[in-house]
Amino acid sequence: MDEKNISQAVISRLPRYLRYLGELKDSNIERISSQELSELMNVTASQIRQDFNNFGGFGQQGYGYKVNFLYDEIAKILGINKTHHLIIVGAGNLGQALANYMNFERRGFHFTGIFDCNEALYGKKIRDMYVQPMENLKNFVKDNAIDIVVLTIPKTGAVKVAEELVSYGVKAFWNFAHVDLNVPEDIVVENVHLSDSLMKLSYNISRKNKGKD
Amino acid sequence: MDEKNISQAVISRLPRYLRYLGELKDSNIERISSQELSELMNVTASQIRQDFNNFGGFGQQGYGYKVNFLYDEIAKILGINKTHHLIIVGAGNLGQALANYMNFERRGFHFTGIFDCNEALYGKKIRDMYVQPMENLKNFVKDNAIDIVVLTIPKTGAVKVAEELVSYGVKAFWNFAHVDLNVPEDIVVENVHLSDSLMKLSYNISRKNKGKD
DNA sequence: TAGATTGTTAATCGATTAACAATC
DNA sequence: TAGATTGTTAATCGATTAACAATC
Repeated sequence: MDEKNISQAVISRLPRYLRYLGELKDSNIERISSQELSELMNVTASQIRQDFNNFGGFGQQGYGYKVNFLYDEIAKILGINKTHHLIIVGAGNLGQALANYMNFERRGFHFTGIFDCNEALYGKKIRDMYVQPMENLKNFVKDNAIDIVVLTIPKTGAVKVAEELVSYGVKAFWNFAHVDLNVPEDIVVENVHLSDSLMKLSYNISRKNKGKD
Repeated sequence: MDEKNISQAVISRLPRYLRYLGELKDSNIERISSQELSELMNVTASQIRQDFNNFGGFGQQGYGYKVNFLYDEIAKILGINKTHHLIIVGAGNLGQALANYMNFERRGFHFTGIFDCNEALYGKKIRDMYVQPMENLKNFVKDNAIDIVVLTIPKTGAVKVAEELVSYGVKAFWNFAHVDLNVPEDIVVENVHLSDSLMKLSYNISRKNKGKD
């Protein structure tokens, strides 16, 4: 409880900082000032310093920030060093794509299983894993201490499945189902609503075109 | 220019409103008050009224909002009625999944082509379409008046490909590449940075666990 | 008309930016 | 020491919430 409550606005910016710092690291750049970083990232230097100082002083007056150190600190804040156990529930197009595409291990997520209710998929091999029936979920979650579920099933049923999974001990969801999950306060949910994102795009196009009239 | 500038915070909430209104419509509910909707969606009634009134008065004093009317108005604001021409550039796991998974047509996006630089994929059939080589892009974009590109290629090369596509006349990107595109101000970019989202999830798990100590 | 609920103005809260003293 | 740049406080800006008059 020694850290104050950090706003999600700040948290949302951390991965982007990490990305730029990673690139600087790759370019063997050792130090950077908030001013330089602000020009690179197109945000204010003030915001950068405020953001970092939510977590304590990472810099050195008169010098700036050490890229490597800052990178590691942000990675730590994001909890990327910790290990979690993760499964994918829903082996349709999106579930399969994420299984193959995301490098879960790199972020500390140990990916151990994929499930679906479609019999036709049972036994299908996806990245060294066989699609399992939903009936296996309960025991699998308990036996493998699964704490995170990537939810890529259709919105029908998603709410119920999530509730079930919570009862098995799951603590967090990366939710791609186009619905709001109904889970207790202490369960972490990160929503990725692709249709919503596409509609935002749609709005911004309409808006731009309107400006042209 | 008769609409004031609406903040992206408001726009981001519109798709969620639309989703709930759609469900109310499906349940044959004709009217709803901001109060009722606020309880359903877990936001303040005040925010709902403020949000809607950015676009003019959709309700009726003493009565509430007509669900059907409100739904249509929000859909109109989001520009879902307009038609756009869209292609997917990058036919890997994610590109293929989106091609099969997203119902682009439902949001007014006419999906007409998918491209990749991997020879092995040329001619592969994805949802009635054959994967085309990148060399075809220039003519295809021009001939088919493509205005939107779903960018699902690796971050290496994404910036350059985006710049090229802009020069062919593309006006908007739904960007899944883990990099910031470098395009002119008037080009619309909607980013979906999945790794960033996953890191946010990671942070919130760490945070929660810290609270438990 | 009376009751309900919006539309809108005012108050509050939080996030961003600016400024500058602390200090490397 | 002088110059640079952070850490941090203060000022501004914007977004959310509260309150209430307008009106259906």
